[in-house]
This record gives sequence, structure tokens and C-alpha cells, in this order.
Amino acid sequence: MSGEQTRAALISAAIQALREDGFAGSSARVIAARAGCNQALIFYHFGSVPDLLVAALEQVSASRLDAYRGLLGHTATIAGLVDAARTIFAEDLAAGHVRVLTELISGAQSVPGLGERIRACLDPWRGFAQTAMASVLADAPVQVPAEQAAYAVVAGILGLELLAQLDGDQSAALAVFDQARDFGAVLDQLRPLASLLRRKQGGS
Amino acid sequence: MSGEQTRAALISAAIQALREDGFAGSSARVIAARAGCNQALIFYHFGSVPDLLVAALEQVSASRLDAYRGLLGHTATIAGLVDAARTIFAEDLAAGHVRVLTELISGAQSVPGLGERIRACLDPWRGFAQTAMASVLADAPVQVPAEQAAYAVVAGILGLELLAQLDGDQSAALAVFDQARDFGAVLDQLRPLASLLRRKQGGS
DNA sequence: GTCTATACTTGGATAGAC
DNA sequence: GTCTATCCAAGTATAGAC
Repeated sequence: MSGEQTRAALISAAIQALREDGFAGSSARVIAARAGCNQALIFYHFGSVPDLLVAALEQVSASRLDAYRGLLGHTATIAGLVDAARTIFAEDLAAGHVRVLTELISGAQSVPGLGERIRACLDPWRGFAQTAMASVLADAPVQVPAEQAAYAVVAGILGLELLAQLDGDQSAALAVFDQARDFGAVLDQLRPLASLLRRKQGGS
Repeated sequence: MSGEQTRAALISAAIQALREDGFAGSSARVIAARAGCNQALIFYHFGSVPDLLVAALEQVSASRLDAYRGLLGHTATIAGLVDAARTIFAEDLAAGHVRVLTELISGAQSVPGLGERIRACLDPWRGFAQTAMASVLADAPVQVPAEQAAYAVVAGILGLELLAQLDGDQSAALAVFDQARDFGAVLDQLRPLASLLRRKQGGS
């Protein structure tokens, strides 16, 4: 097997391990067993276990960001955006992409310097979320800064992942998305009424 | 030192350890060092490390639930509820109460049966959140089932904790609460307008 | 690049003295 | 109820053969 193949197999195994064994259970031996290769190769290719885990996060993050970027600009309404996001998030839940992140955030507490590197991986997401929120909140019926909205959405996704993981059930998390879509649709419809309200308040 | 005192010291040390070292770093030796006692006492008093961690979660959960229950029934508006919740949540962020939960949820992946016990601890919170949401959404301008709203709020709190932990900064999480308060205030004000809208839609 | 073997450290858990 | 001492399993990491 070529070096590149082994690297890829280890990264894939690390993702699986974080998903199914958690950060605490993602030891070099466990990951190597999942990859079907020797434990020493982790240190040869990546230097240390945390370094491999970060590489795994970087790969997942980059590939999923591509998927989500496809959403941007294709919808002008809140409901449309939520709807599109739901589809991709359903994939994430099923494949455990977000869990890679939540496990690493939790685990970062026990490895000095790890938090900084995870934050670097998460930063593009924050920018993306902010752009997406800004595009849809620009003429929203309620004044909501894109910054706070984006922060809340990212937090919400992380939290939904944690709960889905705890319950071993994703349907409740997806139901929240469905509800958010309906809620967003009402906001979309309320735009004219809300601008009326704003004028009334501004004059008081 | 009496047995009860040691038990309490160990639970307190376990909370500290989960907070500052994470689940992966909360070993028997680390916790015992924080408690200023011998590592063997953990097994004497609690049987195993996970058992101690669950006991820690149970204590935090019970004491915080008391704090939050004080909110219920004292406010009829969304803005009022969010406002009150913000104060208590600020304490939680500072003291790391929620982190005990997030670390355990993440860590549950690597300890068979742990997830079930955490869920048992979280269940009363879900009931509480649902009651709180129902009390405030009953005559809300938008139809939102209390069940989904409660699920979203719990997820949001977990996610905000994760982000605050990653950033080492709580202000952004609290800013989301402030924004939610303003947003809730608008919903509170929109009630008459929304009922008008509903009648209009129903007749079309 | 990959394996075996191994050194070293840390963690869970128990036995037995006090 | 608490401590010391200890066993054993599992973890990280490296050296060296292939």
C-alpha cells in the first residue's frame, strides 16, 4: 500500500473512531486496528495521535464546507435556507461529521494547544454562517445582527449533534429543523407587516 | 475526615476535573489529587471512575435545576423568560456547570452504558424546558410546539457551552441571549398583529 | 513504508496494613 | 475510612529489522 493510501486510511479510521469510540476511546491502537494497519504508522505519518485527529477534522471540515457552500446564494428566504440546510445536515447527522468536531472540542480540554487548532478549523464556518445569515436577514421583519444569528446557528448545530448522539436518535433534531423552517416561513411572510410596525414605533 | 466529607470532596473534585481537564483527563489519580485524598478512595466510595462522574453530574443537575425552576411561572412573556434565563446561564458558564454535561455526553461514547445514565439526568431538564416553553408560547404570535422549542433551547445551551469553551470567552454566548431577548420582545409585541394575520390566512 | 519488539508512562482496580 | 503497595491493562512513542 502506498503512503498516501495509508494516510487516507488512517484519517478515515480516525473519523470512525471519534464517531463511535469518542475522543477518549480514540487511541493509536484503536485507530490503527480500524485502518487495518500498524499502530506505529500513526506516528510515522502524523507524529502523534492528536495530530492525526486534527488532520481528520480538517478533512471533514473542508469537504463539508464545500457541500454547505452550495446553499449560499441559491435562496433569498429564511425558509428556503433552512430547508436546504436541513438536507445537508441530515447527511451530517447520519455520517457523524459534526461529531468529529464536538468530540474534539470536548477533548481539547485535555491536550494543550489542541483548542487553538480546532478553532482554526471552525473559523471558516463562522464566516460562512455569517454570510448566509446576512443574505437572508437583510430585509427580515425583525432586526437581527448576522453575527449573533450565525453564532446561534453554529451553536445550535453542535447542540443538536450532542443530543442526537445521546439519544441515539436523529429524528428529534431533524424535527427542530422542520419547525425552524415553518417559523422562518412566517418571518418571511411577516416582512410587510413588520415594516409597518417599525414605522409606527419609530414615530412614538 | 468523615466519609461524607470525602464523598463530597471527591464529587467536587470530579466536577473541577471535568471542567478543566475534560472527560479524557479526568482519571482517578487526577481527581484524587484535586480532592487531596487517595486514589483508592474513589473505588471505595463510588466503585469506579465513571460512577463518580455520574454522581457529579447528578449533583450539578439537581442543584441547577432548582435554580432554574425559580424562573418558571414568574414571567408570562418570552422576553422576560429569556432575560431571567440569561442571568442563571451566565452563572453556569462561569462555573462550568454545563460543561460537566457536555464532557460526559462526549465521553459516553467510550463507556458502555454511560449514555443511558446521562440521559436519565437530562430528562427532568427536558420536561422543565417544555413546561417553560409551553407557558410562554401558548399565545405566541407564531405557532411553535413546545416540544420542538424545548429541544432547540436545550441544544442551544449545550452548543453555546461548547463554543464558549473553545473560545475561552463567554461574552459571545451571552450576546446571543441578549439578542434572543430582543427578538422575543418583538414576538411579544407582535401578538395582536399575528392573530390578525392568522385570521386573514385562515379565510383565504 | 511497514512491521515487530520494546521501553516507558499512565490508568483502573484490589489487597492488606493501619 | 484511609493509606501504601502492587498488579495488570492500555496508552504513547521509538528503534530497528525487513
